[in-house]
Amino acid sequence: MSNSVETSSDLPPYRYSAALAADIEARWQERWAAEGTFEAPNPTGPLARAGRPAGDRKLFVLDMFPYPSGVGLHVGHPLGYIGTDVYSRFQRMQGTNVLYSMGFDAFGLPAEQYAVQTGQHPAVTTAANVANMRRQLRRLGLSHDLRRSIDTTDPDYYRWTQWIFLQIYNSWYDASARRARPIAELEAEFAAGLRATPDGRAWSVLGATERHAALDAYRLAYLSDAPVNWCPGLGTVVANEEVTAEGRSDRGNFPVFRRTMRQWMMRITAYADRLLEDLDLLQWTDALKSMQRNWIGRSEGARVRFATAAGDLEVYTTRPDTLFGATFMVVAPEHPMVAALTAPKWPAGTDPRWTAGAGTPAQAIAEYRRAAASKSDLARQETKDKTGVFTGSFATNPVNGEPVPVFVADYVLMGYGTGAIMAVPCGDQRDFEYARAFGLPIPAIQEPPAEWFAERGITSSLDTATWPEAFVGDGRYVQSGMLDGDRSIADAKRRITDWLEVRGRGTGAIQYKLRDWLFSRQRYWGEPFPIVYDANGGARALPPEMLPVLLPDTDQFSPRTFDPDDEHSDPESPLDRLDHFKHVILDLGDGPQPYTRDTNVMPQWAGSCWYELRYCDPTNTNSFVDPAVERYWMGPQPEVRPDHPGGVDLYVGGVEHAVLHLLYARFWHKVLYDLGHVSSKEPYTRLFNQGYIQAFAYTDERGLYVEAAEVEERDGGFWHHGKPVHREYGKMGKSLRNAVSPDEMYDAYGADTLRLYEMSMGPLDASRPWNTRDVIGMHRFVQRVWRNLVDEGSGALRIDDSPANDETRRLLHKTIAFVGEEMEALRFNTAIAKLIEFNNHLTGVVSEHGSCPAEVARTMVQLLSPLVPHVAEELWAKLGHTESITYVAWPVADPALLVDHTVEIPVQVNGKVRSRIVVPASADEAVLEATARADDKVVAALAGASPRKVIVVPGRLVNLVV
RNA sequence: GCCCGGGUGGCGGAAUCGGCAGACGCGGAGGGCUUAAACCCCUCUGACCCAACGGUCGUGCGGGUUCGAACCCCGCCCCGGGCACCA
Repeated sequence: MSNSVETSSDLPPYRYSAALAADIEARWQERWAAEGTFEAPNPTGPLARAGRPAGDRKLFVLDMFPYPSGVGLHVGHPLGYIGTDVYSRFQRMQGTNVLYSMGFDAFGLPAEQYAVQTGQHPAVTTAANVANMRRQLRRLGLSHDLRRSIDTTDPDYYRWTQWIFLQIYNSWYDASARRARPIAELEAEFAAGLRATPDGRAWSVLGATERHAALDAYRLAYLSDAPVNWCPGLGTVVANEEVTAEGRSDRGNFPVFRRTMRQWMMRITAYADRLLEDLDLLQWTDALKSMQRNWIGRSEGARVRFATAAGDLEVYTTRPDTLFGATFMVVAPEHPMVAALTAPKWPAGTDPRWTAGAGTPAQAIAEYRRAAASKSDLARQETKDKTGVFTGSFATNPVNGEPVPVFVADYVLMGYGTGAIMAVPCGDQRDFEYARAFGLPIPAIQEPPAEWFAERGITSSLDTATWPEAFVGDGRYVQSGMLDGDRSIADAKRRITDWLEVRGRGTGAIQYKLRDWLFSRQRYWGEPFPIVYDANGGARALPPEMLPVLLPDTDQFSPRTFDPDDEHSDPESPLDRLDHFKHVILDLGDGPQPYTRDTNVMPQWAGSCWYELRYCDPTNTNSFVDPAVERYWMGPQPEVRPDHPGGVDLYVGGVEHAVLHLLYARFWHKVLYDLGHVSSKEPYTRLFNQGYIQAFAYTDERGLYVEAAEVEERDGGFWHHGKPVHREYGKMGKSLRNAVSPDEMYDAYGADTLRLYEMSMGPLDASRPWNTRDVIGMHRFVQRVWRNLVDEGSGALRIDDSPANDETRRLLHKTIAFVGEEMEALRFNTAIAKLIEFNNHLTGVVSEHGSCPAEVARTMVQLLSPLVPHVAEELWAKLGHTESITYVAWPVADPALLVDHTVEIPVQVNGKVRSRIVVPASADEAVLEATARADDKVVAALAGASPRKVIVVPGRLVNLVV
């Protein structure tokens, strides 16, 4: 650290240096831990504290908890943590009981893969990583309640993850009541005949298996065949992002097959409308809400049935008004009707482009489906060329009776709508391209406006052969039967939908893009499912008293692998092999019987779907959270905060979780709410996305990243070991080799300086570049504060009991008011700027008088303490206080000192500032105008002209318009 | 392609109910302290013109509204993030 002050040898003995900071920080961290300073009392239970009751004012501040990685932290990680810590400390000084802790989302793939490579048990590496990260977080001075720290891999934690799974499994969604209810109530409705069974027979005549199936069809957690990327060579299912464009696995380069597999699913789609509507309750940014809305993807349209020889083919469309332009249909390769639609031979006169050169439709389709199955979702989506084959079958367009050919093409996805579309090539660009490629007719059904043709340099025409692309927009309907002449899409949609409904060919429908959540993994390092199967293969939920289902110990963490080309192999997860785990004899209420355990594990999302609730009551062994404790921290508080719907008061984390984690957690929370286990409708009331710390990264001529710390800048270029390198810019991290360790910052400046620098760099929600060179500025600031209060030679305080002068007091009270406002709004950068300004003023005062007024010193230390807690504690103690500054009341600004007697007002002539006048703060418009017009510079600027208009904004400006 | 952000000095950023553009920090220049240096303290630091007073320009680009626009409107460009053959 060439620019560190540590290189100088003859510093004053009590200068605030990195060494002094290290000493101060270590001492206060020890004392905080020893005294349990940050332990927030619960209203009841073991975490209640006799001497410190849980008051009415509570605040739950939550960070997105980290995955305990083996490489530890870099300075980009704690940005959000420092922000929440500053806010929590600020709130404690307002007399608020703050729940603030940190846990670890420790199940997941990296630990498992590390275990596979090294043979070390994930539990061992996880424990070591957690310990290391706890140490690093403590070094930052974060004010966590350590009693509440949780680890998702702890059986005392995942016991309750399993318990919540059972709650979901044992529930169904009552669409008319719009809420989840216990499955027993559904069974009662069936039994009482209030609800029809699937085939209409009486409940009493159904066998056990039939009853089981009827209930399973309603459960919020259910088993279903779901499409997955199966990689026999790895023996596991892989994510889209792990599949290359060639349809092979990232690791090992094995073939990956798209196929369906029996998987646990969560019926999150049942909650689509509530997840959408309740966004209105939340104090989230509009950007974030819109991401969730787009993901849920509600659309209004119609389901339309096209008759075929194989039965009705149903499509979903958002534009039923375009039905007259539908000239062909496309079904996804996985569509269940593909086989039935496949004609025995090509109809006479089939266009050769439709057959892919195959002798029969069956051959063409089999080949096409095989090719589609070997492509990843990603590859299917990236392909620009339109591919597909004709089934040999035709459907009948219900509005005009025209026969339309049915194709199989992979640009239609099984996962959305019905997996089949009606293609309207004149109004949809994808359909347009497909029609062009396959020589299908493209009749115009809406007349584009004249500008549309003008912009494309063609003459107006309804002959689509002259069109370069599909027309998407509003236009008068043509060649559309009953719609001809209509101009309103909304009106046309309504008319067509009514027409279809009357004739039984379709219905208005609401569709969501949101799909059910694939919830099982064939892996080792996750929560086992609390489910067993009886001799008939029927799933049975374990009773809560049998929880936790412990993850069994083993030293074989890899799944069984297969011949890489054996598409029809089936995964054998690590738990599958453990007979003592898999085969059990249990008494589930009907005597001891043999069962087989489910050998899937839950996804990493599971543990993070409810962790905020466990922070509330981490030691509870009777329930996942005590209801009274839950109500205190999470419930609405109509008396205290009428507009607050309950939930975590402030949740801070990266925008990468804007959709999945936040949606899954909201879903679980809503189920728990419906079942009466939690008291708020939403888990995270206010959400704040912190930005990323970015940094320069450098690539050599081969395009590989080199260690950024070793790069030097000279001669207008960048050099690494004498070779030129290219500068890039990106998120700080290991992959770009541009990470800066917090340890370097502690050594050079201390934790308080690092905290201050990260908070001063810019707004918390903005990404910003790391610049080590700039850190010194915040170190100098702390140093100046220290020097204003402490003699650097003797270490003695340099304060006095004289009152501060009027100017200093006014400035101090303005600073109090401003800093308080900015902290409340998480604008720490501007709060720090104001504190620096005040301290710069104070430097002048101290150099004039030789000491600082004690009253000013005390307040300054209080204002600084959330940001730089260690040095603030040290100064507070030096000022004679024995208690920690943590709960000392935040200073209150005197309103009388916030208003100035006189103000300086700019005077504009024709909108340009020509002068400034000093007037009493209370000056009215007449006084302002008169003063302005009497000003020499203004007179000069007017040059004898008389203003024809005068704008006076009291307190702001005067503008004379000539 | 769609959606969401964002473009302000050499750098990070202030200032948005439409009212003094550039707070604060870094970097740079000059001065003080010192035998000397470091540290520290003070002053200056958007560009251009001017000896100076002062003036002109200036918040990605082009228009517009307004007494007045970084901020509002229209049309573009660029950067970041997210989503995507979504029917």
